[in-house]
Amino acid sequence: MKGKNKPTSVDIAHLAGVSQPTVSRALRDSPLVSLETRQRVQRIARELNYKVDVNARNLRSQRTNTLALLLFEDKSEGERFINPFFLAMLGSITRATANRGYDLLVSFQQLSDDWNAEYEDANKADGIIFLGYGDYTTYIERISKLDRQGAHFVTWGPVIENQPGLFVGCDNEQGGYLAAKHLLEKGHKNIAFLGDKSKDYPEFRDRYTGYTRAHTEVGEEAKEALRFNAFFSEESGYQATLELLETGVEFSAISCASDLIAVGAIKALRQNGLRVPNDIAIVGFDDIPTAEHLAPALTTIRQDTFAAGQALVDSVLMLINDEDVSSSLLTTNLIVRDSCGQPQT
Amino acid sequence: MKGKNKPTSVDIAHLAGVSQPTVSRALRDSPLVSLETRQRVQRIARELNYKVDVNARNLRSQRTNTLALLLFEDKSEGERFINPFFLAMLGSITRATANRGYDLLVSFQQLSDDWNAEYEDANKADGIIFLGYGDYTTYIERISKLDRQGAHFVTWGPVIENQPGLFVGCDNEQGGYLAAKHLLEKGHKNIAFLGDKSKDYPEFRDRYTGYTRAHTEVGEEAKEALRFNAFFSEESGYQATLELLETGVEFSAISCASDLIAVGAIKALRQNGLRVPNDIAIVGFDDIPTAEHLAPALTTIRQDTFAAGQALVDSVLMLINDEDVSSSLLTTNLIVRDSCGQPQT
DNA sequence: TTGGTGTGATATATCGTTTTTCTTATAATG
DNA sequence: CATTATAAGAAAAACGATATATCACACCAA
Repeated sequence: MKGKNKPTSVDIAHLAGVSQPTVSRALRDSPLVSLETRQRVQRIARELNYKVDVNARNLRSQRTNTLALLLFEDKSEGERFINPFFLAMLGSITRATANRGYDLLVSFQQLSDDWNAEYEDANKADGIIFLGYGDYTTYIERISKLDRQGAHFVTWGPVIENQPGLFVGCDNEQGGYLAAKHLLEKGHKNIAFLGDKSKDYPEFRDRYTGYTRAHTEVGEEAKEALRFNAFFSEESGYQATLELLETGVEFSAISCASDLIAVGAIKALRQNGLRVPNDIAIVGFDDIPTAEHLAPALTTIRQDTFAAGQALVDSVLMLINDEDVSSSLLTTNLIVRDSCGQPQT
Repeated sequence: MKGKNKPTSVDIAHLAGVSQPTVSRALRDSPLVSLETRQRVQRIARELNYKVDVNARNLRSQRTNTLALLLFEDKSEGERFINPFFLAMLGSITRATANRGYDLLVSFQQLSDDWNAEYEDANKADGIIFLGYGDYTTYIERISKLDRQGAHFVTWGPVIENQPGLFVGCDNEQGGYLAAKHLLEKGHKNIAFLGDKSKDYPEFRDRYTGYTRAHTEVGEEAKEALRFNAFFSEESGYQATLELLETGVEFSAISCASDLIAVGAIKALRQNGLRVPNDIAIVGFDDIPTAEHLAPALTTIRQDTFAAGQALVDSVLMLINDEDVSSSLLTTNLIVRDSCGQPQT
């Protein structure tokens, strides 16, 4: 039997000898209430340990002071662990949201779910941040719908021209360029690319575009035969590398479209008696926390998750406040560690 | 100018030719409404893309269908990244909450903040999960207050006897025991312990207790001179190891109270020309994602974050539903990898 | 005929705020 | 002095649902 009689604004009103709306105003420091009354009300509220009921407040004011973060994945439900890059993003978004005085509602959704209406329509949140990967073709459709409905949302991902909705993403093309350029400068001529060959994952496609730009810049050819399918898991990187080895094409370096792919690649190479970086040089993408501790420490393209989280949060907030915002592209950085070894002439 | 006229239950009622409360019932499949009417109402609701307003619902029903996760840290606000172990927990709790059909509100709080009333008192959540580390003495005080208020909450951490509140934690003593035993079996006599010497971090204290039990079990002495202060960061592990080396005590192995400490220790050892595991064997604690990719791959004590997340969520839910629950202790596992090398006789 | 029972819905009260409108006392103005 | 402003607050009306009480009606038993 727990005596949970939470005090309400009416209780405070009685004690302070004022009307209930006055309490509401006083607590929000409204100038419509005299300083004296304000202080008296606030003191009493503090003594009673009073907290405004957010549901009542939100209902009346039609604002929730909450953002929703929707993580979606293409993969099977069975996966127990979240992609480390997204996990890092989750952490940074959590922090950024807190810093702006908002609450954050975190949720997982399969891409197929009906998240369209789930959050903003139900008044759970004022705005939504989408984080994930998957098939963008269906995604764009859904986004268009959301956009027509006037929802406030930002997507982490490639900034696509002429698409509805707001995007915040890294400059994948630049990242892909930096990675390939680094390898080319080290004298590698045949650089395999492990990423997506189809056009469903624009991030990977852009990274490959950067890869080709780096090649043409130095008068090399980006050979299609060196391009292999790999997605977001260590396992797929492993498989892709085995495939690469089987085809027998000549190569001395690999540019991986994600660090997880790189982890799998290193494993596959090692199992086939190839040493990194001595025999094969490797560059990753993301700079997940594990990257620097790999053996060898992974040279990779860093996506600044800290800045990304802030940019995402700031963007939705501006959207919510009807300020002008446009999609933004964050710059990436090459982090040189040991997986590409010394320059070879 | 966005036409955001969200339909309400009244709108549905008009269209369906019934009263508004009937709509409410029909949508919740109440048997008080005839099947026919129910289906008609539901169809119309679907067509209008209607979603119940959670604030109104929560206000009336005094339930939020939401859990709050409070991450707190002792450390400076400046830290940009979250401890990887807690990040993993965050991921698993997110998943577990979603599986139970609840929403999850995630927040950071410094331990000094007034989170007491922030969530449940404000009706933001039905229950709270606390996750973090810090000085337990002040923590217990606060918890007692919460408990008296009849709040529903669970803390991740050491199960402490005679304390108010519900705890879910790993069996730290057992973990510490497993780690030390593994090293002792490999023939090590002088095993340094890097953790907390004071009693402020019960997890670490328990791990050390297990360490001593393993020693006494084989008739060895747990020497106080081999115990060093280290907390939750890589940096502190690094410093502790330098200190260990400076004192000049003889040792051939280190049991680290966390993987992050182990990372720092390996770094320090390597800088001083000592090889792991050839010269010094190392065991960690946690099994963070990075652990298996370290060089050498880290032998460590795994805390099953997946099970932990589920246990935490299930516990709060039972508390909320007034079912009987008691604190639970999850078992830990020794994960043997390469950092302890081959048995030395 | 009267009264009881069950069914399917309606009417009304309620949750705890914020917002809008109204009141009253006092001060300022011409 | 009559009038208008201003201040400070009260009263009432939302917000959009759920919960409780009530009603109309059909059916059946006594």
